[in-house]
Amino acid sequence: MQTRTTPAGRTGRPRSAAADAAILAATRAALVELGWSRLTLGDVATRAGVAKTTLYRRWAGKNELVVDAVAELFDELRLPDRGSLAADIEGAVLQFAAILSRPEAKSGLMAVVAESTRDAALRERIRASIVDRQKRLVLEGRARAQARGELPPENDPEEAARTVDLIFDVVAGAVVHRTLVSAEPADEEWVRGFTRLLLRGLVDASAQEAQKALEA
Amino acid sequence: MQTRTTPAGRTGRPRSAAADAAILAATRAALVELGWSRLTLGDVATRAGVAKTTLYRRWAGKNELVVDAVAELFDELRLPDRGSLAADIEGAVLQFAAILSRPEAKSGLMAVVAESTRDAALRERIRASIVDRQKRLVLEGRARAQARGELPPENDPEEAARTVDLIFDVVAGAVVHRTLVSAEPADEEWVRGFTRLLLRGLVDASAQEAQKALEA
DNA sequence: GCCATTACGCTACGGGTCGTAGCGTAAGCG
DNA sequence: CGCTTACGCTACGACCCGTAGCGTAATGGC
Repeated sequence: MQTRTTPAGRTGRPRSAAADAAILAATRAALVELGWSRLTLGDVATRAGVAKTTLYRRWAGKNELVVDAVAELFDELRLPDRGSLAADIEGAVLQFAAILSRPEAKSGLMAVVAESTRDAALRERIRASIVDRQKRLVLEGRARAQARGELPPENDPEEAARTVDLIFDVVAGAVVHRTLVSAEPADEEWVRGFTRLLLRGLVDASAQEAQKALEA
Repeated sequence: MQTRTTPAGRTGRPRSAAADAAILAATRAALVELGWSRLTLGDVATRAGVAKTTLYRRWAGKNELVVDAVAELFDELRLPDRGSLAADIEGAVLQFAAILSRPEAKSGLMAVVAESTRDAALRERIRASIVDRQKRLVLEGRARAQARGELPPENDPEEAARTVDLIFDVVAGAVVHRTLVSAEPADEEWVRGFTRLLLRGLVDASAQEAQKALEA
């Protein structure tokens, strides 16, 4: 999220930072009420109390505007140390799920991702302002787990990068799919099951389930 | 995919099945060339050699049309028995990835999913024509693995259903995220790594990696 | 204070898409 | 041959798009 205030060493009237905030908030409100397809820039401008031309002076179009509006939702994403890899994963996933449960995130994020398949610049914008911040959590969690001895240190840095990418796609993809496609909440129970599967794998997790059932 | 020919016991001129096929094909072609947002129903009608009004007589709007057009891409989805759970998973994931690698699937599918967050009927349509067919593969694969003894039989049917849903979200979500968000191909190498993670889990998979590195 | 510069609000516009209505024609069934 | 339904075509008001033009507001430099 780049600051939009006028860069130093420039003459002329500075851009209103308040207008930016109002526009992005109005965009999220419009996403909630109308969804992606019915959202119009004219409507957003009216909601924000801003002229339509001001919108076009700052953003190239609907896609870029929505990316920035949704990106702000991910500002709160943190990774508090919960003591174990499993707890860290559960915490991060629950935070991600909480953001994704908001209607403005659901309708906005997926729509721009869909558009980004035909627009490399848009894809890069999404990566920089949203995706990379999520991926950083994976890196942080991995480092902590290695420090705790829960995961072995990486030998091949290239292989390690591939693994991080893989885990990221699995975690983020699973939460998104659960929330948007299956349209069911990624609540604590689900997250526990997911974390167990991620850590121990399908075979071991199933065996554990069978074991529990036998004991009962 | 429901047949759109006139149901038996009806009078009047029957709907042209050829027109349906032409319209859906034209929709996919338009998705490839224009993407979701720039796709217009008027353009699709022209491409299909059909009047615009005919389109509106059959589909309520852009969303429903694209769902049906994309759904046809999933007709080829099968699960040949490859002898082991790992091989079955790899085969199914590679098929799914091949479909998702098409531009018409990328831009179309995610867009309608985004729209479905605000439209329960559309979500149900997607579920019936696309999602359920994928989920059936998970059920089939699980049954085979149990028959082979690779997975324990399920005791609690409710728990089993939850597990199937979980695995489905993980598999489909990971492939979608890899293909659309990370914008990199889910090729054989990636699928192998993913399958290992899914089966053995993060801890075991990492230990194996470290082991391999030590041996080398 | 005055000027250059940039941002803002407002209005107006051509162009495109939407979704529908109306009407004549085509293709089935009894 | 009639009845019924689908189709093609045209036309339409409504909406949204993205931009141009102009007067005004808010800065910094002199």
